[in-house]
Amino acid sequence: MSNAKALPLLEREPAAEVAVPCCPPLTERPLTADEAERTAGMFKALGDPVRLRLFSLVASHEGGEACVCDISDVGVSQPTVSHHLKKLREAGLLTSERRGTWVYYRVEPSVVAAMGQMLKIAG
Amino acid sequence: MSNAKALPLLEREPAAEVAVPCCPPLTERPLTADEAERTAGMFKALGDPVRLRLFSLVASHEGGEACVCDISDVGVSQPTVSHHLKKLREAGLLTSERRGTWVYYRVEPSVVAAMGQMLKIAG
DNA sequence: CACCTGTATCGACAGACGTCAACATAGACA
DNA sequence: TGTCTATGTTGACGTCTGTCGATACAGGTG
Repeated sequence: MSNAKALPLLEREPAAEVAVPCCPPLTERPLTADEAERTAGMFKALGDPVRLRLFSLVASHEGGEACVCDISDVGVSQPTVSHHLKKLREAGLLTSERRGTWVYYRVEPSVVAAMGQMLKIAG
Repeated sequence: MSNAKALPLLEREPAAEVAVPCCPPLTERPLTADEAERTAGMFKALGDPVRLRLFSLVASHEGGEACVCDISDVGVSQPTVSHHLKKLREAGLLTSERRGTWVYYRVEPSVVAAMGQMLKIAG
Protein backbone atom coordinates (compact mmCIF):
# COMPACT_ATOMS: atom_id res chain seq x y z
CA MET A 1 0.00 0.00 0.00
CA SER A 2 1.20 3.45 -0.86
CA ASN A 3 4.90 3.97 -0.55
CA ALA A 4 6.89 1.35 -2.34
CA LYS A 5 10.16 2.39 -0.80
CA ALA A 6 11.22 5.90 -1.70
CA LEU A 7 9.62 8.40 0.61
CA PRO A 8 12.51 10.00 2.46
CA LEU A 9 10.49 12.07 4.87
CA LEU A 10 8.03 9.34 5.53
CA GLU A 11 10.51 6.57 5.92
CA ARG A 12 13.05 8.33 8.06
CA GLU A 13 11.28 7.50 11.27
CA PRO A 14 9.45 4.31 12.14
CA ALA A 15 6.34 6.39 11.72
CA ALA A 16 4.29 6.59 14.86
CA GLU A 17 5.28 4.44 17.75
CA VAL A 18 2.09 5.82 19.17
CA ALA A 19 0.48 4.08 16.28
CA VAL A 20 -3.15 3.80 15.61
CA PRO A 21 -5.68 1.78 17.53
CA CYS A 22 -4.82 2.17 21.11
CA CYS A 23 -7.26 2.60 23.82
CA PRO A 24 -10.90 2.43 24.70
CA PRO A 25 -12.86 5.48 25.83
CA LEU A 26 -11.31 6.89 28.96
CA THR A 27 -14.59 6.31 30.72
CA GLU A 28 -14.51 2.59 30.06
CA ARG A 29 -11.61 1.53 32.21
CA PRO A 30 -8.44 3.06 33.67
CA LEU A 31 -5.50 3.19 31.33
CA THR A 32 -2.47 1.14 32.20
CA ALA A 33 0.78 2.96 32.79
CA ASP A 34 2.04 1.75 29.46
CA GLU A 35 -1.06 2.81 27.56
CA ALA A 36 -0.95 6.22 29.18
CA GLU A 37 2.70 6.62 28.34
CA ARG A 38 2.12 5.95 24.69
CA THR A 39 -1.13 7.84 24.36
CA ALA A 40 -0.21 11.00 26.23
CA GLY A 41 2.16 11.85 23.41
CA MET A 42 -0.72 12.40 21.03
CA PHE A 43 -2.44 14.85 23.35
CA LYS A 44 0.83 16.51 24.20
CA ALA A 45 1.42 17.14 20.52
CA LEU A 46 -1.76 19.20 20.38
CA GLY A 47 -0.98 20.85 23.70
CA ASP A 48 0.97 23.69 22.20
CA PRO A 49 -0.86 26.65 20.65
CA VAL A 50 1.44 26.88 17.65
CA ARG A 51 1.15 23.17 16.93
CA LEU A 52 -2.60 23.26 17.35
CA ARG A 53 -2.81 26.05 14.80
CA LEU A 54 -0.50 24.25 12.39
CA PHE A 55 -2.56 21.11 12.75
CA SER A 56 -5.83 22.93 12.12
CA LEU A 57 -4.27 24.68 9.14
CA VAL A 58 -3.39 21.34 7.60
CA ALA A 59 -6.63 19.68 8.61
CA SER A 60 -8.80 22.40 7.18
CA HIS A 61 -6.80 22.99 4.03
CA GLU A 62 -8.43 22.24 0.74
CA GLY A 63 -7.50 18.89 -0.67
CA GLY A 64 -6.70 17.57 2.76
CA GLU A 65 -3.09 18.57 2.52
CA ALA A 66 -1.00 21.70 2.80
CA CYS A 67 2.42 22.78 1.73
CA VAL A 68 4.60 24.16 4.49
CA CYS A 69 4.59 27.42 2.60
CA ASP A 70 0.82 27.57 2.99
CA ILE A 71 0.83 27.36 6.76
CA SER A 72 4.04 29.06 7.86
CA ASP A 73 2.41 32.26 8.96
CA VAL A 74 1.79 31.48 12.60
CA GLY A 75 4.04 34.07 14.20
CA VAL A 76 7.18 32.05 14.77
CA SER A 77 10.34 31.56 12.75
CA GLN A 78 10.68 29.04 9.97
CA PRO A 79 12.91 26.68 12.00
CA THR A 80 10.33 26.71 14.75
CA VAL A 81 7.58 25.81 12.32
CA SER A 82 9.69 22.95 11.05
CA HIS A 83 10.35 21.83 14.60
CA HIS A 84 6.66 21.74 15.47
CA LEU A 85 5.72 19.93 12.27
CA LYS A 86 8.30 17.31 13.18
CA LYS A 87 6.71 16.88 16.58
CA LEU A 88 3.31 16.42 15.02
CA ARG A 89 4.79 13.85 12.65
CA GLU A 90 6.49 11.97 15.47
CA ALA A 91 3.23 11.87 17.36
CA GLY A 92 1.61 10.26 14.34
CA LEU A 93 -0.84 13.09 13.75
CA LEU A 94 0.60 14.24 10.46
CA THR A 95 2.42 12.63 7.57
CA SER A 96 4.64 14.43 5.12
CA GLU A 97 5.69 13.94 1.57
CA ARG A 98 8.09 15.89 -0.57
CA ARG A 99 6.90 16.63 -4.09
CA GLY A 100 9.52 18.54 -5.98
CA THR A 101 10.41 21.72 -4.23
CA TRP A 102 7.69 21.62 -1.61
CA VAL A 103 6.81 19.37 1.26
CA TYR A 104 3.16 18.58 1.84
CA TYR A 105 1.60 17.60 5.13
CA ARG A 106 -1.65 15.80 5.68
CA VAL A 107 -3.61 14.55 8.66
CA GLU A 108 -3.42 10.90 9.67
CA PRO A 109 -7.13 10.23 10.17
CA SER A 110 -6.82 7.00 12.10
CA VAL A 111 -4.74 8.56 14.85
CA VAL A 112 -7.04 11.52 15.20
CA ALA A 113 -10.00 9.18 15.27
CA ALA A 114 -8.36 7.19 18.05
CA MET A 115 -7.99 10.33 20.10
CA GLY A 116 -11.60 11.25 19.55
CA GLN A 117 -12.60 7.75 20.55
CA MET A 118 -10.87 8.11 23.88
CA LEU A 119 -12.81 11.27 24.61
CA LYS A 120 -16.16 9.71 23.92
CA ILE A 121 -18.22 10.21 27.02
CA ALA A 122 -20.40 7.66 28.69
CA GLY A 123 -20.24 5.29 25.74
CA MET B 1 -23.80 19.35 55.14
CA SER B 2 -23.98 21.04 51.85
CA ASN B 3 -21.80 23.94 52.73
CA ALA B 4 -23.52 27.25 52.18
CA LYS B 5 -20.44 29.19 51.28
CA ALA B 6 -17.32 27.45 52.44
CA LEU B 7 -15.94 25.43 49.61
CA PRO B 8 -12.31 26.41 49.50
CA LEU B 9 -11.35 23.92 46.88
CA LEU B 10 -14.16 24.70 44.54
CA GLU B 11 -14.36 28.42 44.97
CA ARG B 12 -10.73 29.29 44.95
CA GLU B 13 -10.36 29.49 41.22
CA PRO B 14 -12.75 30.96 38.68
CA ALA B 15 -13.19 27.44 37.44
CA ALA B 16 -12.15 26.99 33.85
CA GLU B 17 -11.07 29.99 31.89
CA VAL B 18 -10.86 27.50 29.10
CA ALA B 19 -14.55 27.19 29.55
CA VAL B 20 -16.86 25.07 27.57
CA PRO B 21 -17.95 25.54 23.99
CA CYS B 22 -14.99 26.72 22.08
CA CYS B 23 -14.16 25.69 18.67
CA PRO B 24 -15.42 23.91 15.61
CA PRO B 25 -13.82 20.71 14.34
CA LEU B 26 -10.20 21.33 13.48
CA THR B 27 -10.97 20.30 9.94
CA GLU B 28 -13.54 23.04 9.47
CA ARG B 29 -11.34 26.11 9.56
CA PRO B 30 -7.98 27.17 10.97
CA LEU B 31 -8.02 28.20 14.58
CA THR B 32 -7.18 31.78 15.39
CA ALA B 33 -4.16 32.43 17.58
CA ASP B 34 -6.44 33.25 20.46
CA GLU B 35 -8.57 30.13 20.08
CA ALA B 36 -5.46 27.99 19.87
CA GLU B 37 -4.01 29.61 22.95
CA ARG B 38 -7.07 28.85 25.01
CA THR B 39 -7.75 25.42 23.62
CA ALA B 40 -4.25 24.01 23.72
CA GLY B 41 -4.45 24.02 27.50
CA MET B 42 -7.07 21.29 27.45
CA PHE B 43 -4.95 19.00 25.31
CA LYS B 44 -1.85 19.86 27.27
CA ALA B 45 -3.59 18.76 30.44
CA LEU B 46 -4.01 15.27 28.98
CA GLY B 47 -0.50 15.34 27.54
CA ASP B 48 1.13 13.89 30.63
CA PRO B 49 1.00 10.14 31.29
CA VAL B 50 0.28 10.52 34.98
CA ARG B 51 -2.50 13.03 34.37
CA LEU B 52 -3.99 10.88 31.63
CA ARG B 53 -4.12 7.95 34.04
CA LEU B 54 -5.62 10.05 36.80
CA PHE B 55 -8.22 11.34 34.39
CA SER B 56 -9.14 7.88 33.18
CA LEU B 57 -9.30 6.66 36.75
CA VAL B 58 -11.82 9.34 37.59
CA ALA B 59 -13.71 9.01 34.32
CA SER B 60 -14.10 5.26 34.62
CA HIS B 61 -14.83 5.14 38.33
CA GLU B 62 -18.20 3.92 39.42
CA GLY B 63 -20.64 6.68 40.19
CA GLY B 64 -18.79 9.06 37.90
CA GLU B 65 -16.62 10.31 40.69
CA ALA B 66 -13.59 9.20 42.64
CA CYS B 67 -12.00 10.08 45.93
CA VAL B 68 -8.35 11.01 45.71
CA CYS B 69 -7.66 8.02 47.90
CA ASP B 70 -9.14 5.80 45.19
CA ILE B 71 -6.81 6.96 42.46
CA SER B 72 -3.56 7.81 44.20
CA ASP B 73 -1.74 4.68 43.16
CA VAL B 74 -0.13 5.89 39.97
CA GLY B 75 3.50 5.63 40.98
CA VAL B 76 4.21 9.17 42.09
CA SER B 77 4.13 10.86 45.47
CA GLN B 78 1.01 12.28 47.05
CA PRO B 79 2.03 15.92 46.45
CA THR B 80 2.59 15.10 42.80
CA VAL B 81 -0.85 13.54 42.51
CA SER B 82 -2.34 16.64 44.06
CA HIS B 83 -0.37 18.82 41.69
CA HIS B 84 -1.65 16.96 38.65
CA LEU B 85 -5.24 16.97 39.83
CA LYS B 86 -4.95 20.72 40.21
CA LYS B 87 -3.74 21.01 36.64
CA LEU B 88 -6.68 18.98 35.42
CA ARG B 89 -9.00 21.20 37.43
CA GLU B 90 -7.46 24.37 36.05
CA ALA B 91 -7.86 23.04 32.53
CA GLY B 92 -11.54 22.55 33.22
CA LEU B 93 -11.46 18.79 32.76
CA LEU B 94 -12.23 17.89 36.36
CA THR B 95 -14.16 19.42 39.20
CA SER B 96 -13.61 18.71 42.86
CA GLU B 97 -15.71 18.73 45.97
CA ARG B 98 -14.78 18.07 49.55
CA ARG B 99 -17.18 15.87 51.47
CA GLY B 100 -16.02 15.43 55.01
CA THR B 101 -12.59 13.96 55.13
CA TRP B 102 -12.28 13.16 51.47
CA VAL B 103 -12.17 15.14 48.26
CA TYR B 104 -14.03 13.77 45.27
CA TYR B 105 -13.21 14.48 41.66
CA ARG B 106 -15.49 14.10 38.67
CA VAL B 107 -15.24 14.70 34.95
CA GLU B 108 -16.64 17.89 33.42
CA PRO B 109 -18.47 16.36 30.49
CA SER B 110 -18.97 19.53 28.48
CA VAL B 111 -15.27 20.27 28.27
CA VAL B 112 -14.41 16.74 27.28
CA ALA B 113 -17.17 16.82 24.69
CA ALA B 114 -15.73 20.03 23.28
CA MET B 115 -12.37 18.37 22.87
CA GLY B 116 -13.97 15.40 21.14
CA GLN B 117 -15.83 17.75 18.85
CA MET B 118 -12.60 19.36 17.71
CA LEU B 119 -11.22 15.98 16.76
CA LYS B 120 -14.17 15.04 14.66
CA ILE B 121 -12.88 14.22 11.22
CA ALA B 122 -14.36 15.30 7.96
CA GLY B 123 -17.54 16.73 9.47
C1' DC C 1 -8.37 19.90 73.78
C1' DA C 2 -4.81 16.70 71.40
C1' DC C 3 -3.98 13.52 67.88
C1' DC C 4 -4.49 11.22 63.51
C1' DT C 5 -5.58 10.92 58.55
C1' DG C 6 -6.42 12.93 53.98
C1' DT C 7 -5.26 16.53 50.90
C1' DA C 8 -3.14 20.94 49.41
C1' DT C 9 0.77 24.16 49.22
C1' DC C 10 5.67 25.55 49.35
C1' DG C 11 10.46 25.54 47.95
C1' DA C 12 13.94 23.47 45.44
C1' DC C 13 15.93 20.92 41.77
C1' DA C 14 16.79 18.49 37.30
C1' DG C 15 15.21 17.76 32.95
C1' DA C 16 12.15 18.88 29.14
C1' DC C 17 10.57 22.32 25.93
C1' DG C 18 9.91 26.44 22.73
C1' DT C 19 12.49 29.62 20.38
C1' DC C 20 15.94 31.64 17.48
C1' DA C 21 20.15 32.44 14.36
C1' DA C 22 23.28 29.94 11.74
C1' DC C 23 24.05 26.36 8.89
C1' DA C 24 22.94 22.21 6.03
C1' DT C 25 20.36 19.80 2.57
C1' DA C 26 17.24 18.97 -1.42
C1' DG C 27 15.26 20.30 -5.94
C1' DA C 28 14.66 23.36 -9.76
C1' DC C 29 16.72 25.80 -13.28
C1' DA C 30 20.05 28.33 -15.99
C1' DT D 1 28.40 23.52 -12.80
C1' DG D 2 26.46 27.29 -9.88
C1' DT D 3 22.74 29.73 -7.77
C1' DC D 4 18.29 30.33 -5.87
C1' DT D 5 14.33 28.82 -3.00
C1' DA D 6 12.12 25.69 0.29
C1' DT D 7 12.69 23.00 4.21
C1' DG D 8 15.21 20.50 7.82
C1' DT D 9 18.99 20.34 11.45
C1' DT D 10 22.14 22.08 14.92
C1' DG D 11 23.49 24.47 19.02
C1' DA D 12 22.47 27.62 22.46
C1' DC D 13 19.52 30.03 25.56
C1' DG D 14 15.82 31.01 28.90
C1' DT D 15 11.57 29.29 30.57
C1' DC D 16 8.32 25.90 31.84
C1' DT D 17 7.26 21.55 34.16
C1' DG D 18 7.32 17.18 36.80
C1' DT D 19 9.00 15.56 40.90
C1' DC D 20 10.00 15.31 45.73
C1' DG D 21 10.37 16.34 50.95
C1' DA D 22 8.73 19.36 54.27
C1' DT D 23 5.03 21.70 55.83
C1' DA D 24 0.27 23.53 56.31
C1' DC D 25 -4.58 22.96 56.44
C1' DA D 26 -9.14 20.53 57.08
C1' DG D 27 -11.97 17.36 59.27
C1' DG D 28 -12.86 13.32 62.12
C1' DT D 29 -12.20 10.96 66.57
C1' DG D 30 -10.85 10.36 71.13
